[in-house]
Amino acid sequence: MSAWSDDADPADRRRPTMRDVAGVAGVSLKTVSRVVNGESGVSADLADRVGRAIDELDFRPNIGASSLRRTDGRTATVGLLLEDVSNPYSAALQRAVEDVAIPRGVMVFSASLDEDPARERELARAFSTRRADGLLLVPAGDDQSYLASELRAGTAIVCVDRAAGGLPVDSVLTTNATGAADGVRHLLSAGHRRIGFLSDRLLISTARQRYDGYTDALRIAGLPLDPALVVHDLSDPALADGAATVMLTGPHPPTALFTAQNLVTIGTIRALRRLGLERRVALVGFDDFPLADLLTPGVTVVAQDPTTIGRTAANLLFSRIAGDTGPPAIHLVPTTLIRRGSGEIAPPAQSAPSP
Amino acid sequence: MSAWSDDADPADRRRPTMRDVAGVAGVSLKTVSRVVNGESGVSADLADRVGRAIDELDFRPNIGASSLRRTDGRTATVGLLLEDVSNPYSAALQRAVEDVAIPRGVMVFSASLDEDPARERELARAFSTRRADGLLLVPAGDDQSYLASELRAGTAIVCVDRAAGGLPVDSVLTTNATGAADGVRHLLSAGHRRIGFLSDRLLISTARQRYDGYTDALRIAGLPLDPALVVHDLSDPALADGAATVMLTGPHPPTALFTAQNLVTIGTIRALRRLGLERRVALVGFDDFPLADLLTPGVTVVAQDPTTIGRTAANLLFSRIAGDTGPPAIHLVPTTLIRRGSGEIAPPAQSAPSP
DNA sequence: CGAAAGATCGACAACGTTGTCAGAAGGGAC
DNA sequence: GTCCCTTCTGACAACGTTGTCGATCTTTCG
Repeated sequence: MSAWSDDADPADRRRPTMRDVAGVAGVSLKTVSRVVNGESGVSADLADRVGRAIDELDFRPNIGASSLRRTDGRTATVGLLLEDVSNPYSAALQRAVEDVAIPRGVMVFSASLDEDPARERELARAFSTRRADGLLLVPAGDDQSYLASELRAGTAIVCVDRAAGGLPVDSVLTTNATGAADGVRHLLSAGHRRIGFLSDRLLISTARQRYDGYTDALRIAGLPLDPALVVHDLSDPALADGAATVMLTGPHPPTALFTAQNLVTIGTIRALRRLGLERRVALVGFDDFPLADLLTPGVTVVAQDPTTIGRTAANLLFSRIAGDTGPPAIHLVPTTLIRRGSGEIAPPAQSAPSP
Repeated sequence: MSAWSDDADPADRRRPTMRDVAGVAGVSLKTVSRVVNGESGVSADLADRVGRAIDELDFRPNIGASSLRRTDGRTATVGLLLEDVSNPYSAALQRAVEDVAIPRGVMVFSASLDEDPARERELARAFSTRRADGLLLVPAGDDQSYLASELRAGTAIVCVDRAAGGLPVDSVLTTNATGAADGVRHLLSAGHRRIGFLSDRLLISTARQRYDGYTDALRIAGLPLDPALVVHDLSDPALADGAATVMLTGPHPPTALFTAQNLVTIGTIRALRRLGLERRVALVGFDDFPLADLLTPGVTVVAQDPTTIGRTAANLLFSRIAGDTGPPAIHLVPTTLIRRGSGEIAPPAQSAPSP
């Protein structure tokens, strides 16, 4: 009598419906609906009979049919579009969102965009087709105006990590520019005057903001911007490794490096190791990563707070779904400088500031 | 004319339906349905008019209504129940599943179980309520018989990482016992005779299998099992750190350690570092982790292959959804020993094998 | 030229649920 | 005993879509 080998008559693969439950309990369809939804006005006696029938048949309400009929059309699902589920920042974000959604009985669709704006549109459309109540989006493209009709149709939308372009929605962002400036200032205060900057693709708005933080910090310190010390568009660790190697073996190498993203930091560490410079050239990275404290030296980082970002964004989304119609706002989540050693390396004596 | 401040007459928040499209295109509802589903038998002229009406209204079909009416009831969604989205193993698994599902137009619900069997049941129920076509499950409990009615109702189910208990479904598993034995044998062949074993919670079946691999390898090598060298139930890195510290500072410390899980490995590394033993005591960990190669020494691991596991499980799930009714099978994915230094440390001379 | 066959299209019912409304049953006041 | 009010229950329609089937039009062939 295994479930698998049951002589599964196709007709008996049908799931039980409220009508079936009503039949077993000897009540009307509507009474079952009332019990399932916890509406008041059902006598204890009937509610009990219905409950037993539900258990007996192992009835599960069909939320699709329910949302079709309901006036509010809610599906109790939200969509989450991330850069890449398998990167630790996205994963932490997703976990934070889940921790807000699941206690409310809301399930989360998630998908990775890989920084591809076309994929963003396709997947947003897929969520729309499934009538998600809300959408949390880490924008890949810089124009989200294609979502205007979604918004008009009542879907709540909140952008995360990057501001929405051309769409009046809430955004939850890291303080990228000031965070990067903090990191660079940390190196400046240790006496560094030649600080290299290595960055992810510049078409990502956060990368631009971090670069702004770098240039601001230099400008305020009265230092020139040396183009030989700036490399953008390092979209994977191998490219970062290569660029760092070139920079460090050039004629006027930097005494410190600021890496503007996770994977760039890791590629740069590989380059420093290979050149035997990990204890001589200072390094501050933007964005924390697991085990950064176990490397030698420990990696000093400007840490983002993906858990707070995700929780904030999810709470915002649910308050919009609940009917909050206030004007959209930008919420900023600050960074934290975490000193672990690599950022506290002093410049070599001969490169001390000129008198 | 911003989407937000539109005088959103509630009536105009209604999404366009096929009926609206039909009205604009001047055809019947059914013809719109045919065009949307790419059915044959619609003249190019009408199909074109319908297509334009769809674009004009920004129509999105309601997949809930569709699946309600369809004979197969498919929702083009699957559920994925993981241990914890934010751990790298689960994240890689999720990404692999996504990469199989999304090209098929199937969206993925995911949720974390945190090793809680009650949560497993609740979330499986939530997926059932949403009529997911299939369910990929990393079991938290060891009895999945509660899913029998799901299976009977036609939901495809595949278990991942751990075999299902009391439910005839496919499982995709890592070769835990032989992989662990490989790791221990690697230490034995370097001359180690006192090898400590540190493990996750033993109620997780994979932890038991890895322990079996350890005891098997020792037995075959003719070595006794020293209970002082075995600690189980280290459910977080801090506990592992403490247990490793105790073991390494005891009267007869091991010359090598085998850690049976990710977080246990990391806690153990912290202990080794604090005691200054990371270059004297050998270490092999089960399960790879990011940056294992950048630590000093690099961490030798028995690597699982979450990408292959996830892809295999997802493909299996979709072939079940497509109607494959063959008997359920167990699919094994092998591990790989990755030598990075920590596992190649030789035992101190005085503890060499007796003559 | 008529009839049969094929191609194209639409009317209608139904999927499983909830909102609306009306009816039945019970209780209290006169 | 009548009336009204409250509490509980059920009949019915509708949500947006697809399966079925019949109607219409065009083409082909004898």
